[in-house]
Amino acid sequence: MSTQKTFSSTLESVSQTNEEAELRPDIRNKVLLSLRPEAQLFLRERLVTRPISVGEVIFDDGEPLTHAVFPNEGVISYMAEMEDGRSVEKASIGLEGFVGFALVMGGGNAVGRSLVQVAGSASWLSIDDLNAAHERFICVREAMLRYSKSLIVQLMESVACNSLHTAEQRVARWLLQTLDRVPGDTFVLTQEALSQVLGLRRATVSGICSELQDAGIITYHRGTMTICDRAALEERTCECYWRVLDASLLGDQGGDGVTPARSRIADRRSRGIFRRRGY
Amino acid sequence: MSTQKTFSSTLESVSQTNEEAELRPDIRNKVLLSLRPEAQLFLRERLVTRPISVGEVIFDDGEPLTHAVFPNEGVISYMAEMEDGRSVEKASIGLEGFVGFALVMGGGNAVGRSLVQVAGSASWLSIDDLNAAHERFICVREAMLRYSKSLIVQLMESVACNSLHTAEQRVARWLLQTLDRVPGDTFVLTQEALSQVLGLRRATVSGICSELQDAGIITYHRGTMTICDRAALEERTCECYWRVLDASLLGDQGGDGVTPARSRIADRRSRGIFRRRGY
DNA sequence: TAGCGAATGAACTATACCGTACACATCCAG
DNA sequence: CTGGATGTGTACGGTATAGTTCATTCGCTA
Repeated sequence: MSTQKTFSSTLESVSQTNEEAELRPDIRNKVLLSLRPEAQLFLRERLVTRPISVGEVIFDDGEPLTHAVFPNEGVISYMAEMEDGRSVEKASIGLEGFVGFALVMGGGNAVGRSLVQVAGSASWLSIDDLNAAHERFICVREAMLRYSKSLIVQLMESVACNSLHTAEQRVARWLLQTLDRVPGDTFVLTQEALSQVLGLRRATVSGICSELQDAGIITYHRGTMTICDRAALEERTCECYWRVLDASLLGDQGGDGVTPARSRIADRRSRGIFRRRGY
Repeated sequence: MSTQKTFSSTLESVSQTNEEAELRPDIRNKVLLSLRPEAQLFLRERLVTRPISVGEVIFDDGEPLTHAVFPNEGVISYMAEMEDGRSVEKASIGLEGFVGFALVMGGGNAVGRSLVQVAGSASWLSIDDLNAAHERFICVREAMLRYSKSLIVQLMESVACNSLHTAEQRVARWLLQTLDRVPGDTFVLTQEALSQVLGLRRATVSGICSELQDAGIITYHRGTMTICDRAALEERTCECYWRVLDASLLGDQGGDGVTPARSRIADRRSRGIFRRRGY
């Protein structure tokens, strides 16, 4: 085995060292954890980790990017808001990435609005500390660029997905991605929010969720959603889920070789034996 | 005025120095032209410029990225091909960008297939020469990262556009973007190809094109399309066209200030006085 | 415990786009 | 000039999703 860790093993190891966890907050972000130990040490005392709550705006459109924000748990979305008032999610970020890609691409201001869709926690790093880290450790910029690449893959997949796939497939994909980004099987998400994320009517989402609940795949109750049968949900989603997952796993291993997970996409049979939890 | 050049003025100046143009091929690519003179000089003798023809595959999925490819004219698309055989364009590249974004993001292999949708010309730069340029001139990496940022913006906009906007709006957007990437008002594009790019039925595209032709906005004949009334086409497209254009103009000016074109989006009135040709 | 807001269920019509099929026109190669 | 390949027009029913509205249920707070 390499230095890779699954999300759940990371969670366990953190929660096992309880006294330590209270001294330094839980850093579960994959970009941060992929850094060399000296860089992690350097950043650890400069990161500000705190909870993020639903609806919180991380950066608004055009705002100067004062920090890079690394989620440890929960989901942050880049939202598109159209002139006619309709909205849809452009991309979502969890513990596999960070908010503020422009910081490694010439800097500047935020493009679009990023806000919290599912509560959790995130670590803030000021632009000054980030620049200091960039000068000291090349692995920091490398890791951020590696994630930017997987963000592009995610975006490309979403372009295709939103054009070609059904509402149900897209709902399933979003739920699976969210499941990969929260610790348990339960998270808070209203159908109203989900409809805005996917650019669908609430009525459409409501129908799909009812059906999924009838099938015993999910249960929900006034904004609290629980995934009961992950495998069944995987059967209802599209290839895009796997492709995006595959791309974000690339970030784990520093190398640029052929991704081992790529073959899994072709061979749908092997889904079951794939890590139960995405990251 | 700054060092910016409009696309058309670039074209003119090149075609005016005719004897020179035959010695060194036409480099119109905006990323290349945004570089410092020394870097341009360095690259000029290392670039291989040649025509690109419709259907030509630049990189196939998973192929090693041996070159960066900078279009000077025409359109190259990243195409998504789904398991069920349907296809849709994930992103398009013209003279404002280049193929091979992964080369500045940790390298590796091509993600997805890139192929020529509209014929033109492009300049190839080998990965070795690119690395040499990176070591010698920081502006090269900066320019490529700047474009990568605008690619992300383009992708984000496309995600939203494909979810929320009508087929006609998207057809109009694609035609306008293409118009910005070819010298004249005419280019070769079958409705079949357009339907694959947009993930629509050919019949749907056919109906839309008929309507646009009846309205005197375009004329076409067996694969040759001419835009007669650009302003009318702009009226039929969505905000996404302007947002993407705005982002790609960012690459022109090295700085990271507030984009002057941003305000133009809000003020739709000023469209008419905006550069007639996008780039 | 009464009331109110938030979350969901459910119904109606409307429509944009799909899948398919076939006909027709134009171009080109022999 | 003839036959086939290519590009386009069009028509059919089918379906997924939109837009809208109203009812219902739950949970929190006063």
